[in-house]
Amino acid sequence: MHRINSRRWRPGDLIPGEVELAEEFGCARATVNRALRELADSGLLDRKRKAGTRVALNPVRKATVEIPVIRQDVEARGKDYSFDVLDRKELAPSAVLQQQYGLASSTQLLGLWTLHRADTMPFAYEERWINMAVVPEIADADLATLSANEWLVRNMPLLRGEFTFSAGNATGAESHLLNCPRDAAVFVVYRSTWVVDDAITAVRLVYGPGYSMKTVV
Amino acid sequence: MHRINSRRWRPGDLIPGEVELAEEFGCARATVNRALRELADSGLLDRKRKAGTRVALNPVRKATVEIPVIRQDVEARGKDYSFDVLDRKELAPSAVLQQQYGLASSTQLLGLWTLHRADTMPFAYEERWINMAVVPEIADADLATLSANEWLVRNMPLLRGEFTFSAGNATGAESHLLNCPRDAAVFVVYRSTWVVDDAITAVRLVYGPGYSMKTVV
DNA sequence: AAGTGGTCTAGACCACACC
DNA sequence: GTGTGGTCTAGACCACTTC
Repeated sequence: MHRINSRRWRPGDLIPGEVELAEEFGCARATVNRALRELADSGLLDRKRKAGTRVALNPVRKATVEIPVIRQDVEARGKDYSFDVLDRKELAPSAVLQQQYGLASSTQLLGLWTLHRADTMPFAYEERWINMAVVPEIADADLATLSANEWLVRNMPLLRGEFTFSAGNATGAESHLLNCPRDAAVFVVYRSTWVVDDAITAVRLVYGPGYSMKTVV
Repeated sequence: MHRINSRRWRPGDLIPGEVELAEEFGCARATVNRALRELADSGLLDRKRKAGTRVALNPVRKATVEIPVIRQDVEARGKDYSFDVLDRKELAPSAVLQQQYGLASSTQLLGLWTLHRADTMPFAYEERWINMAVVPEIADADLATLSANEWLVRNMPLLRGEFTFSAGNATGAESHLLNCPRDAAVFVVYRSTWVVDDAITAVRLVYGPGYSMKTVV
């Protein structure tokens, strides 16, 4: 890393092989391998068998975004977290959901509409459905005290998740709930979670104006 | 991973130590260590010396977002990339910049205002400054053919970067440049890049309506 | 065919955190 | 003190990719 930083090895350069570096640094090859592997994982190096290791030319910068449970997000801001379940009902998947998530039309879904608050101020509005075929226990959970997100996180393992971040204009209902002007810019996160091939839950989260997500590389 | 998924090991559970797992799977402890370390890096396990390894209680927290160079982002959408430098001038840092990035008032900055296009359609608007004290060579670079971002990526190593993602309403000028209604919701990315303790560049990127950033865990 | 990274082993010592 | 993970070593074989 120091040699990349000091530009002794410049982007695109071929660097010495593992054996050579191990000799130079007086350590085992496995140690060099781990170091180079970690630099490659973080995007600074490109490695190929036989071709060798090069300093990345187009470092597709990989940022690790921490997506906290909303409770933690709010509490990290020094505020008290609370939430209200605005509505809850069982429903069948729409045609779009059936196609997008591979759900049978007979699948029983639990729909939840929730407003999350920070110190009584609205923080984020959440629309969610949960696949009751995969998580039948959710029917008996008390989702008024422990949020659906936290219940799922504690009771289901995570296999695969997709996140999409975008910007949107607050609808009339959203602006009312989030206490912001209509059409104000809101940060929107879609998230779906799967176990193997089964969709467990999908969420649309709308954060009020001023919300930002920060990350460090 | 299979045992976490199958809920044989549930969130919060203490799992066996490395030695025990190595015996069970008939492999070396180093192999178990690597497997557990990778699962911990991806957020599925929490590890502590002496305390042991537990299945993470908040497993979804780390998503790796790939932040591509805009050219790649556009080309990945199957469109032709181009850009125009709208304005370029040298300037001194404002008081806010001096404080925020630790710049001396005498620091020479290069300011750049750029519009990025996908198939001639506006894609993103960029405001950037570059610290010429750290990167004097930029003064001679032809930034009309190779974008400042790509020039920097090829010529400077990346040490440390900060990203902030948020939503904003397009200003009048932005809506004009991005060909969208005034106050349309736009996706805004702030990004600053440092080498050791020197700020190299900071960027504000405004993506037109409809832009979204997707990531998979 | 040959050279590179990818992975594994068996063993060792260390550092930290909890007792 | 003691048990856990963290790291390293020396050696070995494998797999991919380029020649």
